[in-house]
This record gives sequence, structure tokens and C-alpha cells, in this order.
Amino acid sequence: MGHSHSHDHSICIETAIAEAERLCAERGSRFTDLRRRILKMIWQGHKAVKAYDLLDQLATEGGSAKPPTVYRALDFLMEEGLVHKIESLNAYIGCPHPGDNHVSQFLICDKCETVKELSSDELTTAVMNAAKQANFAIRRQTLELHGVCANCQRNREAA
Amino acid sequence: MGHSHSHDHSICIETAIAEAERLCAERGSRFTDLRRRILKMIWQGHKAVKAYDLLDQLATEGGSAKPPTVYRALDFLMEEGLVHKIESLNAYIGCPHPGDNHVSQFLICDKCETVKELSSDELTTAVMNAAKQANFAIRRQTLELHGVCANCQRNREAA
DNA sequence: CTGGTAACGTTATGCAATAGCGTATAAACT
DNA sequence: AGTTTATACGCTATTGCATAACGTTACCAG
Ligand SMILES: [Zn+2]
Ligand SMILES: [Zn+2]
Ligand SMILES: [Zn+2]
Ligand SMILES: [Zn+2]
Repeated sequence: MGHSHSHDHSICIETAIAEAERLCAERGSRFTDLRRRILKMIWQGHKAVKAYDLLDQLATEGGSAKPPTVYRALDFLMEEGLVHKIESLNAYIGCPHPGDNHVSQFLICDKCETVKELSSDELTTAVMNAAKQANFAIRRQTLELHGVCANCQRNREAA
Repeated sequence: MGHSHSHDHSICIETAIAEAERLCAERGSRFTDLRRRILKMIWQGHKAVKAYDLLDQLATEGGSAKPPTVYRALDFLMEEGLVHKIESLNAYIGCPHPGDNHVSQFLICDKCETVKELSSDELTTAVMNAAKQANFAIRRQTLELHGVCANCQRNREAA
């Protein structure tokens, strides 16, 4: 089950929840129990999570959630900048630095499925320049790089 | 119905079909009637086209196509590099320069829905540098910039 | 004309997302 | 406290996107 890049992941989860708590309080948004549970599920690892997997997990936990329940929670979490959608996977990933106003750029390993969020200034600048050159006013961007992460390159045999 | 950036679009279509013809012949791939018809439909404009719209059009043209028929044709066209999928729209767009080995970067106008394929060297370089810095081996990229195109910015009142 | 392969048709199903409506509940005001 | 209002949540149903699995046809090589 190992994370190759081993770390105490419970800290990731706790930090994410605490940050969410803080931001929502600050903004007067309601971080309800359902929303907290779903954010926690998304943070179970560093892989993107699918909506129907969340549904299944909710079902396991006793309740009887239906699709709109999950999608509404995801919409809320996205509006608050707590999670991002990975368009090329139809899946959702927790944002490691919510609050910062930032664009999302992702490295997605096709072997171990780990998703890493980038913040490359050079990349951001290049995007803005490309848009400027075409007189194009950017409102949002989808930037998803698929390939093989450093770990999976080392451990060739894995997966 | 106007293209704002008016041009003789029949030339776009003819060029695309001719190029497809040429490339497939060169490669020994079979550019069948169905595939040609679907490529033509996708090239009806510079907007991305949805799979089920293609289905509907095929139905109109008499036949009784089912989803797999369309998706297989799309898969073929994508493998040959003749069309690209826009992940953030679940839709498909013709490639204006198939044959060139290239990555795909798109400007997508949320007003008029026009999709423009970019080839920014600076952007390509920035992507590669970002990946290199993380020791990440890129295999494919999804780079879709949404916003408002130059035309739609001029014609504020439109749409 | 026979056997192989690729394309296409057909049926069915699975996963992704939303529509529309009703109910519960929490904040905000009187 | 009682009323109002907005928000969250539950539920049923439907739509949209995509593929599985299998059968049939077209075509080419031997
Ligand atoms: Zn972690
Ligand atoms: Zn990996
Ligand atoms: Zn054109
Ligand atoms: Zn436009």
C-alpha cells in the first residue's frame, strides 16, 4: 500500500482539514460534517479520487448518499479552492495550499497515480505570454501533465 | 451564424480532408468513408464537437450509428493525430497541422466557443523545464486555456 | 474459395453529472 | 420566543459520456 515517498500522511490530512476549517470560518462559509467527511476522503492519499468512489465510501459508512449529495459537496469544496478537478481523469484532488490565489498545474503519474500540484512561475509566465500574444483574456486554465514520476522511474519494476 | 474572424472556411475543410487523405495513404491507414464523414463534421467550424452531436448528425444523414461507431472513429482520428480531444469540454477538435509531431495547447473562448490550437515554443519549453525540475517524464499533456478571445473582447455586446 | 484481419453494427451496461423538488436546519430579524 | 430567509441536504429521475462484449461484413492473401 506504500507511498513510495514515505511520509506521515496523517499530518497531510490534519493540516488540510485545519486549513479548511480556518478558511471557511474566515469567509463565513459553512464547513458542514458532510463536506468535512468528503474532504477527508479525498485526502486519504495523494491520488485523485472519483465521485462515485466517494459515493461508495459514504454508503459503507452507513449513510445512503446519492450522486447530487457528493457533487454538491465537491462544488462547494472547489468554490472554496479546497479541491481541484483533474479534467483528464474526471477525478478530484485536495489542494495543498488553499487560500493562496493560484492557478493549478498538475503532474500526474500514470504508474502510481500520484498527483502533484505545481507552482512554476516560469510556466505561469509562459501561459500568460502565450495568451497575451493572441490577445486572449484567460479566465481559467487546465494544465495537466501526464507521465512517470521520479519515484516510479527509479523503481522500474513497480506497477 | 457568423464566424467573427471571417474567412472562407470551405478551404479549411478541404485542406484538412486532403491532409488526412495524404497522411493515411502515406501510413497505410484506412481513411474510410465513415471516418472521412466524421472528420468533415468535426471541421464544420472551429468549435469543438461533442460525440453525441456527431451521432445525431449521422442519424440525420440516414444511417443508424450507435455510440461505439462514433467513438471508434474518434479513436482512429486521434491516433492518427487528425483530431484532439478537449478534456475540459468532452469534445473534439480538428488538428490544423497533423503530421508535425507536436504537443497540443488550446485557447478556448467561452463566449463564441472558438478553439485555437497554439504552438508556443516558450510555453513548450516552460512545460519541459517544470517537468525536468521534478524529474518527471512527460508522456502527454492537457493544456487548455479558457477565456475570451480577441474578437469577443472587441464585440462586447455579442453573446 | 478459404481463412485472417480490420471496420462496422448491435445490444447492453457502467460511470459521470445534473434537473427538479421537498424537507430540515441554521442564521437573521421582529 | 416566533417568524422569515437562506442554505444544506435528501430523494427520484434523467441525461450525458464512454466502453464491453459479441456478431457481421468487407476485403485481401494465399
Ligand atoms: Zn501526504
Ligand atoms: Zn509514480
Ligand atoms: Zn476555418
Ligand atoms: Zn470568442
